Amino acid sequence: MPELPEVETIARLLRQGTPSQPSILGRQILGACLLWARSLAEPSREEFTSHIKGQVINAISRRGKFLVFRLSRDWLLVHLRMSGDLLVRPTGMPVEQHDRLIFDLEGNTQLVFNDARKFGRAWLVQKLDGVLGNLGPEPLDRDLRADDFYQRLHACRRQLKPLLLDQAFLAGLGNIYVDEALYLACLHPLRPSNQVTPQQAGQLLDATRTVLRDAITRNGASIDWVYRGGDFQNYFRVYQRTGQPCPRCGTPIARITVGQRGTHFCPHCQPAP
DNA sequence: CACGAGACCTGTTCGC
DNA sequence: TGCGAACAGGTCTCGT
Repeated sequence: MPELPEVETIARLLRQGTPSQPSILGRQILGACLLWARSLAEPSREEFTSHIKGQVINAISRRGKFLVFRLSRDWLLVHLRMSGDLLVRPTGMPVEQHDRLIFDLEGNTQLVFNDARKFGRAWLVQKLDGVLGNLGPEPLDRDLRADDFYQRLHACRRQLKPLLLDQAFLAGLGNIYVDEALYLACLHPLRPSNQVTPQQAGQLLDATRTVLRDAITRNGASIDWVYRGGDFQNYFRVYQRTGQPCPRCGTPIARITVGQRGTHFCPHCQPAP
């Protein structure tokens, strides 16, 4: 599920609460229950449960696709990978099918990490660098300038699609938003990154930001049974629109496989390299 | 260095 | 209706 806009939306909901669910900001963690051992990356189960007890959730933010919880002493990091979600529930509700990690908070509230495919992970660390240190820049960060972006594209010669999916190149993009950004920028997913002109690099950065901002405004994209809440899926231009007309020129959207990921593009607007 | 395949997992959808 | 195959928002590791 979650790419940058969905993780951003979840962070905001946890911070602000919703009409039906309270904010968890400022609450103390009374204890944690790990239901699937591999959902915890580090430290050990014993250290985790003993260290987290009593800490207060002082801030909630996002870095790339990671949720970042500033606790009294440590950092709690959560990566939702393909099917993870974070839910707030009243204490005493039955454990649900794919619950992997449950935090009991003060005020009869639980924070629940639910993850059908078990790919998601949580970390409790004292320093962020070990987990987040290899992430590239945030695409929405204004400090990332078009000429920097151009330089980064020309620092290697990789196909644009796998490069934009590489979290060390840019943090937060996933399969949906890479396809959508390349479409908006009229760039073919297989184009070598060092063949992009300065103008195209600027267009790609602008397109990426436009797609991400639109998706955040719509609370992200909900697909199938996994993530609910957003409606950006109704505004996809190419993703999962194979065979349907390109919104710009009417040419049927094509689907190829790149790095084992389904890749959608307009063969007319995004000419082959 | 760049790319592809396989692994980690479960659930849904599609074709026969 | 049943059943196997293909596919799914991500990332890591290994081999070439």
